Amino acid sequence: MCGTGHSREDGVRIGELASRTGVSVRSLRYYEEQGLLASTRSASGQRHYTAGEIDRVALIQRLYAAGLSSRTIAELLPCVHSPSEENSDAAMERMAQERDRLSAHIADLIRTRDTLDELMVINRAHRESLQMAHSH
Amino acid sequence: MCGTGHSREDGVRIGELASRTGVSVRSLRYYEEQGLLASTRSASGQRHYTAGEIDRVALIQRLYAAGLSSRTIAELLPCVHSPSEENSDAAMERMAQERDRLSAHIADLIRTRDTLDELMVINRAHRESLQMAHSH
DNA sequence: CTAGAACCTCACATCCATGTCAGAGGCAAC
DNA sequence: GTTGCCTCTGACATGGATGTGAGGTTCTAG
Repeated sequence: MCGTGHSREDGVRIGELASRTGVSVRSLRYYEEQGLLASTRSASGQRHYTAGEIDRVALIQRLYAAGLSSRTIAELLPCVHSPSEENSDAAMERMAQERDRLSAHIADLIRTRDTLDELMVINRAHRESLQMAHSH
Repeated sequence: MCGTGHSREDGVRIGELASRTGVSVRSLRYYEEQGLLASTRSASGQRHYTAGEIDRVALIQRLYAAGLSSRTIAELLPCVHSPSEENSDAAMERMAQERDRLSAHIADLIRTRDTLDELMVINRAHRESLQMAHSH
């Protein structure tokens, strides 16, 4: 009577997760292959995801964008979702390490942006001087 | 009497430039192939670089690190070194565009760093609570 | 002159997240 | 049933900066 068929909390399929997160189906399967993302399988083998996986995918994307490799992300994620002594131990260190690397990278990018700004200022100056010379 | 042989300003060879900039010889040749770097050739075909090229290589590296492609860098560099009306015209726009992209990327990275910080805080909290429970 | 280091070109290899395609099966609607 | 869309696995392709090696020339030190 009310449509979609699965009324219980058995989660969404991969296409749905893809469109919700903006990540391609291909990439979601890849994440699973790399151990970044878990899925429960239906009897016929189709992947099902819970609402929590949406946030997880978002986090994965952010970490990718920050330059972490899938291997590194795989090291950090378990620490995120089940903070026990075991994984915390080494993962915390890597986490701090990646944080520092990221921080350094940000500083570097800011310096590069400043350089670009300077170049643009210089160029504008040249431009104006040319225009002046033109309309002497 | 004073060593190196070439007393005039005929510049350094590629190995020297590589060690001065920390960029591999392979990459320097690649930069030239992409039109990012100029070199004068000796009679026998060996590349010679002037002191200015050192800075240029450094800038190229910075732009690469900022996520620009060699094609984009190639568009910007002429504008940097010879700011005439022609190249300024389109290149300035691209420059502003890349600057904005970079700015957005920086903001994104900062948010990701904050996320990492939060995760570390949470983890530390879990850790301490575990330790407390352990030494009840 | 000669040995070794540096250089040349050309070309193929690597990494890694994604894209893309093929062939097969699952699921809902008509 | 059949049509159409979604999903599955597996495999090959892509792009871009860089590594690496072969085969040959050039430079420099002894």
